[in-house]
Amino acid sequence: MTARSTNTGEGSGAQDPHRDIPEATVARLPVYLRVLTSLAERNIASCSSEELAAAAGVNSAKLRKDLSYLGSYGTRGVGYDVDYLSYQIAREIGVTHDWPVIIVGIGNLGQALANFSGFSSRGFRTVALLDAAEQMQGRTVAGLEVRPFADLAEIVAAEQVSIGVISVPATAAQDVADAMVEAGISSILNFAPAVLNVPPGVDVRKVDLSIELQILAYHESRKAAEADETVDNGSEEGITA
Amino acid sequence: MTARSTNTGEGSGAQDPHRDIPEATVARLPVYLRVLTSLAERNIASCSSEELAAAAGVNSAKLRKDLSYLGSYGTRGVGYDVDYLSYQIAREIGVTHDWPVIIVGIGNLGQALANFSGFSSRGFRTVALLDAAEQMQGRTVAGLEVRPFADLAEIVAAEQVSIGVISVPATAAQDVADAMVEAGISSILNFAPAVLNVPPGVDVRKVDLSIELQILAYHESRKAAEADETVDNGSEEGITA
DNA sequence: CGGACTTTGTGACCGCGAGAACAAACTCGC
DNA sequence: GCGAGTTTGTTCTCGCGGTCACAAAGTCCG
Repeated sequence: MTARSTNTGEGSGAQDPHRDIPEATVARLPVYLRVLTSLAERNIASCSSEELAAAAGVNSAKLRKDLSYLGSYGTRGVGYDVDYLSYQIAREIGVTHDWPVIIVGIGNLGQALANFSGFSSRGFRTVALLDAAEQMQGRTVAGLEVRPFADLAEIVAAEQVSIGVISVPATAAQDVADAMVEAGISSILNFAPAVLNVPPGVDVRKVDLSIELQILAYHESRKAAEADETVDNGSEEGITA
Repeated sequence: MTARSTNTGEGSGAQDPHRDIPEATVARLPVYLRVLTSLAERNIASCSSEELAAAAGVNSAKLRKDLSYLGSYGTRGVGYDVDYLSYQIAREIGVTHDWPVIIVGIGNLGQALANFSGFSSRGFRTVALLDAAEQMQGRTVAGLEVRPFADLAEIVAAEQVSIGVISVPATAAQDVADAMVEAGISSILNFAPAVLNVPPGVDVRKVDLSIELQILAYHESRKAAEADETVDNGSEEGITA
């Protein structure tokens, strides 16, 4: 409802806190940011919504509407300035400064995450790796020493950590989440195949590999079934070559 | 994605519900299946929609509606039979038989995926690991020999693979996807931070770690800003929480 | 300097999905 | 056999999100 538009004065001090950016838009902003970064690396100074949209894999109207939630940062008849728009998106997401992150559970996946460059780049800095298993402690992964899980609260307080990553087995996930919340973490990225229960005010996002595969399997099954039917009765909603 | 239009099945009604299960429901079915499996392991024979919904972290009405797309597999006044419902969901998703899967890109993440038990359990079998780097080839990861990327087409044909996992750097992702499609793969799970372009009929799901973190960062920023405002002027919007 | 062209920003419309409420149907106790 | 209690399956409504189409606003060229 354009409650935010109200055309406040622009200028650098415009805090105008863009109160409500739709979740769907928030999920796409990082994609736009990545595309813009890629363009900047190729020394492309400006681009149109059409080009951006194609590179991001979305509809151009959707992209323009998404960007319009941040403000009017384009120039009609010209397009968007790559650097300027990059900065505006980064500022809106909050990745102009670094976020300290801890990873709990340094198994195969945890080690991969610790080493993942995309994690440390773009505004995130892994400050600690934790694991409950004694044989992991003291080992060095991705240049960081693995510390005991019991140090969680201390580290979170010392480093002002607000984002935690869970890559422990499913059975331990809820306990880890509880401890994280207790320690003051308010955003959790959960790789364990378990449903986490957290108090209001804490955000949880889950990445579940086997669920993703099962969704693909469902569509594969349907494709196969459809192909069978097509073979059976010849022509039904065909490809219309 | 892949909007399957032209809903022709209007008459059959209750029977043959295979036609159109909403995407949002499809994404939740694996969660229900996991909960049901957990219940079965604890020798619980039946449960109500309320219990299931609580364990899955969803609304009970939503759960019942989701299940109703599969058919009427519950008993009013009683609930759902755990084993029966498990089988029905598994059948609908298509994980009653195993799906062969290949993983391309055996770096840190690829190795973690190959070792991930949740991958191999529940209807998926990793049949091959591929990597273009020569120093990887011949090595054994998770009990499988790493084979050259050039063998892709041969393996896909021999093993009837229809699902492929991409865990290569972003710059190589599109080439790998193209080769996969060429080889006959029609479902791709992409871990590379890149937008994939595939022909219609091919499903792509992406798992992007840095995007997930950025979404969390956005919400963290907003929480911080809100807290600041609350400190500043004490009472603005009636959040009152 | 003005008109044609380009591209953004947004209003209108539509379909999907979430949630509440209720009728249907099954079991259990007497 | 029947009524009470329970739980499913479904209907209705509402809001979010996606797409189209167009006016606004800028550039460029003659």
